[in-house]
Amino acid sequence: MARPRFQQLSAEQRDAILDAALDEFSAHGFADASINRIIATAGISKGAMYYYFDSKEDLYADVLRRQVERLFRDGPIPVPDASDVDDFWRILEGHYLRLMRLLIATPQTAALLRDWLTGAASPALRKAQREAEQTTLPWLVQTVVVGQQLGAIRTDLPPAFLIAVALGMAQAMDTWLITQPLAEAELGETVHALIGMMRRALTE
Amino acid sequence: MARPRFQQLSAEQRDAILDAALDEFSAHGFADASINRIIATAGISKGAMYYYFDSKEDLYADVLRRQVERLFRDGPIPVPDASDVDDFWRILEGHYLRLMRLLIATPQTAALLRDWLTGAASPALRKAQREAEQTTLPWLVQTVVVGQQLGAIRTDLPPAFLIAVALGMAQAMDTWLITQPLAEAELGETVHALIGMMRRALTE
DNA sequence: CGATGGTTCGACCGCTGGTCTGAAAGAAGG
DNA sequence: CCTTCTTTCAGACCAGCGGTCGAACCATCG
Repeated sequence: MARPRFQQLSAEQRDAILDAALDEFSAHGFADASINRIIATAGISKGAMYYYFDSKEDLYADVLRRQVERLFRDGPIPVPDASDVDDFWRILEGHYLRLMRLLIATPQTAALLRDWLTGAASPALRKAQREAEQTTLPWLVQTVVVGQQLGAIRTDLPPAFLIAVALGMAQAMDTWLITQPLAEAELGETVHALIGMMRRALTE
Repeated sequence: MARPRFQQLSAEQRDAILDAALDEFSAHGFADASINRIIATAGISKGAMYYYFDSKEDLYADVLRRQVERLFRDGPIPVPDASDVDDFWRILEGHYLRLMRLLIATPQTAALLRDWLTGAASPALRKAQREAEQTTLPWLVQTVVVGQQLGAIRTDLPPAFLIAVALGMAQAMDTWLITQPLAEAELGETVHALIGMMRRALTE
């Protein structure tokens, strides 16, 4: 996480750094991104950069966290407060579809998220993993718990395991969608199919 | 892929290089592996290494392909020739369990596979991706097709999509298993649970 | 004015993957 | 045995990487 001083920097400088970093990371991914290019674009020196961030991973984690938080802010995603099981899954599908549309509308964020998801397990990104989880995991867990209380989600397996499997399915669908030339209607269908598969898999 | 000359090298030299590379890649992953360390361990010069391999990725792809092929050789995995639907899934679960045990018995291979799976989508590993798919994809497609003919697997979605989702679920379970201190009995149970989820998700 | 302490700079470090020149080693032909 | 040609290798070298560090800058305070 960025050093506290970074918050005291002027908004223009902060944005210059974060914008340059987002450009670089979303264009090249973490591994192939270059700090030297970022500081050149941002117009700051190397010393300044490492005065505000501990490491390349630290910077990445900060940029990623901001994007994830933005996704949660732009599309306010409440935990489903459904009345019955069908409702629960319908609401979830709506949220999912909205999220996918948001990602299509902001390809830079999407690229960053994809780079993170495909490499999150690598030890170099554990910091980023932890920061991003802080935003997403509580929501995910709460959703599963609510689903379990409704009887929409099986209770014979730990929520964390169910979340892991569901995320794996979602990621698979996402990579699938990237490789496909997708029409708008197809997106809705694919999301519907995936949520249907999730529902079957996660139901007792 | 390794240059053809590599095959003409003496078995000892070949093994020295491949062993050193496997050690390095499985210990550090592709990104943090060092060609310099590999050649030092293998006792060859940099010129020799790049005389036999085009690049770091080329070497990685070759090592990975050999490990994947070994998995298919050690545990001969026939396409399920089940008589009914229950049989199909039972056989599949058996294969899956055997594969998991094989991976537990050969942690180096497991580490390499995990590194590949978590980073396969990154552009740097596309070569490795293609080589490994050549071994696994035909089997996967055939299995899905057989399952569809049996009525065990839904036919309203393209096999490639179903495979992607199933692999995503499997990978999720795998990462889940790594983080858990696992007893032998638990492995069987978890695999059973996962195959059950797959079955629900992939059934019409 | 001097001193202090938060900021910024860029030369520098060890290391990376990869290239390239030139020498050693073998093979083939005379 | 000598020459010629090709294959095999050694290692100096390159640009670029992430990261460090001492010096310089500059505002504030005494």
